[in-house]
This record gives sequence, structure tokens and C-alpha cells, in this order.
Amino acid sequence: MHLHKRDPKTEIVDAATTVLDNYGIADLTMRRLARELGVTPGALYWHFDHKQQLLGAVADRVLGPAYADAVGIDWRQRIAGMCSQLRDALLSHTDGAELVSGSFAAGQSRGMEHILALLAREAAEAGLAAGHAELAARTIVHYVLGATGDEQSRIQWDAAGALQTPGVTPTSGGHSPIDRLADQGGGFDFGLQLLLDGIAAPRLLPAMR
Amino acid sequence: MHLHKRDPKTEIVDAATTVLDNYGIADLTMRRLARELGVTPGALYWHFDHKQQLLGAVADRVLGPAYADAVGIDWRQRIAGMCSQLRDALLSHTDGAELVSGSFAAGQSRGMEHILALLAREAAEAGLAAGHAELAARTIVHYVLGATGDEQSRIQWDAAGALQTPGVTPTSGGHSPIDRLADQGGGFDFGLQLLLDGIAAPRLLPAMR
DNA sequence: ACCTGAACACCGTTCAAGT
DNA sequence: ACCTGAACACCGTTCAAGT
Repeated sequence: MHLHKRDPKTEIVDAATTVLDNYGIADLTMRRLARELGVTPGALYWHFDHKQQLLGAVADRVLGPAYADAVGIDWRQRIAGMCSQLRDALLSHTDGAELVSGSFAAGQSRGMEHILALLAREAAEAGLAAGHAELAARTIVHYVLGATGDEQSRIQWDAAGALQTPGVTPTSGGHSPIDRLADQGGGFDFGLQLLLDGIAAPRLLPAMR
Repeated sequence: MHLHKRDPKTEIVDAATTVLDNYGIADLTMRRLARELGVTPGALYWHFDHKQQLLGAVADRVLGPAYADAVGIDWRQRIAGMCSQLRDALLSHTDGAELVSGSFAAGQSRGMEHILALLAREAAEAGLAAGHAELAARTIVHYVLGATGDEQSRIQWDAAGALQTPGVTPTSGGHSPIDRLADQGGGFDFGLQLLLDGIAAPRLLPAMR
């Protein structure tokens, strides 16, 4: 049997994204994906060199909505907007943060490289020298991926628990409403403001900026 | 055959650490480890419930040298010292950052939880309210794990390249001496100072601290 | 150009049975 | 208490051969 859409690569990434959303990254295997496509595992290797490359393509698909040019009066607002878009994109797919973190670390996400460059541009706008602006951008990216990964794993853990014991409301468990507030953007924003304050801080020697 | 040291668990973690250092995390499998110990794979499941638990024990072994109480006049120096110790510990083992990141994310590293608590204490010392101090500590941990992971993968990639083409010196490749300087602690320190500046920043409303 | 069939060399985990 | 034997249900990747 053949893949039949205009672009076979697109069809594969479509199916992979569906498997990801429905079953999570642990079940996104080459064999499982091939089965879902009605094809032999080896067929996938005509279109992608290895699994990491395919996962990178899925990661870039996930990142699609995060590329929108952030509008904002100043660099602070623009960075905050970009990070918020990125977080939303990651939270929109099961294990999205883990997938993108892994692909970025493996050097397989052109999307994250692009976002990194945009953030570095804004950091330069804030007055940092080129080298330091890139380091600041990496720091921001590490933060967003890490914090969103934490948040997502808690969300998914809670959701799994809610399915197993439907009689127990989420707030009656170990997590208080205050915990939830801190997780639903509040905690994320706090950490991000810390970073932005650091970038804006005038205490670094002028030679170091 | 039986494991024979005083504590079988310790012997397993010893062997696992050796496999990690010599072959990396990808080769640290239950079967490989059992072979190295002259034992059947199933034997490991008498001592550990699952692989993640064993990896968590290895992660805590790696973190051993990072527990030393950081001395320092002020919270800034103490946090910087703790982060430096943590980075050193991670860089001391092949794929150390990846191992600890994964174990921490999976909730299997008591060591990282401890370090997190120490950092939160210092952030409180800096004047942050308890909830915010914990968020700040998490931000720092995400940064150290992410930045050190990047650094380590580049180091290991360069080392692998140096072994393959011994005639080419590291500095004659794509990375300039400036890149190396930025990686060998300089880049790490810059990102960390950014975070510390953010924690010290007086611009947050008093109600928010 | 694109896919199948079949193999290679592995995985984590479980569990009755042995000592 | 601790381990073996053997199985179960999988993996990623390669490649000659087919269409």
C-alpha cells in the first residue's frame, strides 16, 4: 500500500501528531505509527533518516502557532508574548513540552532555533551585546521548556487521576486551589518576570553588557 | 549467582554508574547492567520496582558531591556556589545532566528535591515570600539543568569528533576559542547572574514579593 | 519513486519455580 | 531472601527485492 496525500511527509507528520495527542510520546513509535498509516515500518525510513528526525518534524508542527510575531510596545512585552505563545503551543499537545525539549536538545527542531533567534533579537533590543543576548535567549528558552514541562506533567497526572476516581473533584485532592492558581500561568509569569528583571538590571558592568 | 557485597542495592548502583561513565545513558539498560553484574535481568527487579527508580538512585549518586553546604557571605554567593557544585557534579559523569533532568522530571530524585529546598531557603533569605521563593528555586534548577545539558552535549560531541579525526585540533573546527570560553563557565555564570539579578530586583511590587 | 518482507539486534517487565 | 528460566509484548533500523 502507498501513502497517497500530495506530500507523504505531511501525511506521516499528521498521523504522528494524532498518535501523540491520543496516546502520548511513549506510544509514538515507528512501528505504531506505521501500523496507523497502514504501512510497513521500513516505509517510514524512505521519508525520514531516523526517528529523531521525524520527531523533530512533529515538534516543528507543534510549534507552528508559536511563530506569530509578538506585538508589544517594548521588548519586555514582546518577549513575554512570545513565551506565552510558546507555552500555549506546548500545552496544546500531549507531552508537547517533552517532545520539543528533546527535539531541541537533539538539534532537530528548526522551529526552536527560529524562536531562539527571535528572543535573542529582543534581548539585543534590551541593550545586551550580541553574545550575551544569545545567552539570555537560551536562558529564557530553558526556563519556558522546563517550567511548561513541569506544569504539563502535573496537568496530565491530575487528569489521569480524575479519570480513575471520577467521584473526587480535583480541588479535593492533595493540591489546594492556591497550587492550581500558581500553576495556571501565575507561576509561569513569576519566573519569567524574574528573567526579564535580570535582563533589565543595570547592575552588570557596562563592559559586560 | 548472587550479588555479594554488603548491600546489593549499592553494588547495582555502583555498576550502573560505571556503565553510565563508560558507555552513556543509552547503553544503561536493565539487560546490559544485569550482564555486567553476572546476573539475570529479572534479578534487578527484586531490588528496584522499575528502571526509573534505579536511574533515580544513580542520579542521587551523581548528585552526592553537590550536597556540600555552600558557604558565602550573602545569598547570592551561596546560590552561585550551589549551582556551581551542581554543574560540576553533572559534568563529572557521562550524560549526567540528562540523567538527572529525567529523574527529576519523573519525580525519582530525592537529591534534586533536597537541592531545590536549599535554593528555596536562600531565595527566601533574599526577601521573597515562601511561594515565590520556591518558584524562583525551580527557575534556577531549570536553568542549571538546561544550560549544563547543552554544555555537556557539546563537550561530548566535540570529544567524539576529536577521537574520530585526531589530526584536527578542537580549535581548528567550527568552534572558535571565544565559543569555548563562553561554554567553560562563562556562559553559565552569565545566565545565572541574570537570574540572581532578577531575584534581587526591587521592581516587583512589595505585595508580589 | 516508493514500499514490502524479513531479518538483526536488541528492549522492560513478570512470575512460577528453584535454592 | 534472592535469583533463574523463560516467556510476553514490544522496540529502531537495514536492505534486497518487488512494483
